[in-house]
Amino acid sequence: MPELPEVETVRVALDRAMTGDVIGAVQLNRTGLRNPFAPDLAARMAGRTVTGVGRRGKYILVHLDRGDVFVLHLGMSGRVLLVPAGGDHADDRHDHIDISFQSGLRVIYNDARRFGMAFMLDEAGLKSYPAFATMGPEPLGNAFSGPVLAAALQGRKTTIKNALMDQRIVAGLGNIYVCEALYDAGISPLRMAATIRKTEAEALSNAIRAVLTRALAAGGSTLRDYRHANGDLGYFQQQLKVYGREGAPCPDCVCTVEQTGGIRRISQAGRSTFYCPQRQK
DNA sequence: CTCCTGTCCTGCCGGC
DNA sequence: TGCCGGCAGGACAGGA
Repeated sequence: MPELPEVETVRVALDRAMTGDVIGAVQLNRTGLRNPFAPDLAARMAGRTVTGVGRRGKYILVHLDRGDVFVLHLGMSGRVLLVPAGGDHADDRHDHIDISFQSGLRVIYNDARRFGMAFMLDEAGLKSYPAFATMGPEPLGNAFSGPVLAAALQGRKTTIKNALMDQRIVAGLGNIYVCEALYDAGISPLRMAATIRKTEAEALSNAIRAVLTRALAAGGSTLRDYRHANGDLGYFQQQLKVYGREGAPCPDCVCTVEQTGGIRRISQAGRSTFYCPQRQK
């Protein structure tokens, strides 16, 4: 799925396109995604004005009038297509939600694997929804820092890789940016989280911010199944240093492929981890 | 509690 | 070329 930079890119596009517009009809093309749609989902959205589009972690929050929030999570393969008034759109079998606005804008949620989520919450529900109630700080916000990260890692009986994938430690990271941040910080993904020293947590928090900021500037990274809300591809994947580069030379250190076999790929918690065993200790 | 494994679903890529 | 196994950026349930 899209991680924080990709989700943020979609959020910005949606905010620009939808804010101030009024939802007309909402067409649901199936009974649900990861979870069944609430029976009143479409009816509850119709006629509402979008007051702004926010984000928490990897969740997009479409704020509506009267305090309701339409929550959208892109899962692994979710895309949002914006079809301007009068624009064409060829139907796709994976178009699951089709929102028409009074302006003529259409916002289509397309998700081949259907791991995404779409549901409504009110203000109270937003606070109590489990994923939000336990979610860690936004890595690009003021609440995130080396000391905050160090504290969150204390007592964790898992590897730093798995800890950073945990949205309760820090919000918005996924497999790609965890691998990249650990590489930039020179920390092995195999290290136990609780052994990360303060100086390392500082370096790691800085690396997380830096890589997310660079990806955001590039408009979000893209693998084969992600597109921007506006249909443009992102290019940050060309800047990835370790993710998906098994066997390639480590770009930032003097080790050679002959010595180390290049960037290594291992499996942690059922997911691929890419790292340089020479540079990351 | 915390941690780990398996699972949801389709598409795509590489190997044979 | 065609088929098939493996793998994919996430989240969560359920079991240890």
